[in-house]
Amino acid sequence: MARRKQAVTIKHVAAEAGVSLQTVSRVINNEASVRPEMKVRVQSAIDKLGYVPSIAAQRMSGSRSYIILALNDRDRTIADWRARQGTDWVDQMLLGGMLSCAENGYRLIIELVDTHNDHVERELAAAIAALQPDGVILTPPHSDNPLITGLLAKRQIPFARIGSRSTGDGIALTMDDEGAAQQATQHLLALGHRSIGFIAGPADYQLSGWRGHGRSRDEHGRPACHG
Amino acid sequence: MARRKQAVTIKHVAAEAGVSLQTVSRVINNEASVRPEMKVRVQSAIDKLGYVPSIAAQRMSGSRSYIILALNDRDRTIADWRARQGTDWVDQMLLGGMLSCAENGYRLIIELVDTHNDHVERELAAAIAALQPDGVILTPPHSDNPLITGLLAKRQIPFARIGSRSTGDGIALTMDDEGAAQQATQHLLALGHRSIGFIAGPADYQLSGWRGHGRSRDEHGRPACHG
DNA sequence: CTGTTAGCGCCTTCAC
DNA sequence: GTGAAGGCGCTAACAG
Repeated sequence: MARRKQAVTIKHVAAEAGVSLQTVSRVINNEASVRPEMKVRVQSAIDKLGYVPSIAAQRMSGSRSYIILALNDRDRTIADWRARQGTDWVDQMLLGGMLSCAENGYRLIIELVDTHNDHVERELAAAIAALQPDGVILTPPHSDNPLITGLLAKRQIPFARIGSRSTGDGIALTMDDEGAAQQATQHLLALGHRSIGFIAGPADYQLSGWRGHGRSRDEHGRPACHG
Repeated sequence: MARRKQAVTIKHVAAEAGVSLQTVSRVINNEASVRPEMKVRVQSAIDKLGYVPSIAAQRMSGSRSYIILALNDRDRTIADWRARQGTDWVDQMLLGGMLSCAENGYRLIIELVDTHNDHVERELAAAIAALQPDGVILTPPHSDNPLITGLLAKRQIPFARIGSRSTGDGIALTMDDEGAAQQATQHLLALGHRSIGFIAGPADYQLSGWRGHGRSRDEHGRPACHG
């Protein structure tokens, strides 16, 4: 199997438009300092060639990875899957988060993690090292796992905690509706557009209790989302 | 937000083990030509430092991306999500595929695509250019879309067609059980470990009809999976 | 505002 | 069997 290279690269676009790689890059990243006419010229070249930047390359050059990591409890996920009753996690959160990501040019990658295992940190660290996500989303029972939130905080990776009310690092939001994940993702995206984490998990932990309160607010009377 | 670099790289491992980067790389990729003792030394250095290769970097240097792309029908997915009845796609296929991927060090990324739209090709091409997946998995109604299979075949990207019996490029397999996706993924992985594609979609197309046949075989009397 | 230079982390090709 | 050099595609510094 031949080594697969990118079909059309930024280089081709630059040649086609008769500008430097940098200018193309600037257009891609929608930077201000580009003359409108240049922008148009480059853009048309991009369209003509059907160019799409490689996220791997983008990430390699120190830019964003355009990847959001979502952590989900493994055992539970597998059990649900076997029982074919996994109407839980995916439909409520992952899909919502996925849609938000897609709308923003991001990709959501779901990672299954063993909670009741002291490997959690290692697993998380490995996933982060491999994927280098711009953000992470946590779901129960990971949302309040200090080992996880601590690691994320230390690495300065933006993350959201779904189904958690406790204050602390990261954005905490209760699942007051099916839009929670979407909300979470967008918050992360809005934050710094970098390192967003998402740990998705079954909603029958602390979460379930709050659910009875319906669309209630948090203890401060504000919508269920703390900064 | 500071430019995020990889914490521990192959370079650190090499230094720690007192060998060249190359040797470390060889150990990572499990290549034969490495003396057992060297292998052990390097491996322990890897463990000690908690090193995990960056898939972005791996992909950049012409290696695998360790990413499998799964295509799913967008509208349908969103509709299901809104109606909260999406017990369909994820639990049956995606989760299975996800598990298989995880077991093999791969990641499954789900991409929502508009089927009844002539943008399909563009969308697929864009996703491929951005992600550069090692393989793709197609699900109804994409499994038999010639625009999709054609593009994949032309680019020589291995792919599986779930819920499709028609012969042609790629691996076709019917969903004779909840293990279909898992099966599909493993086939792709087994293939050439490169470019695996997966287009997941609701199971109410041609698929539904076959389902009545239960775990039946295909018209050739073989298990429901053609090469 | 635009072009040039350097380098990200890793793997491939070629020497030793 | 191992090391050294080169480059993948892209962007972040610096010039001009």
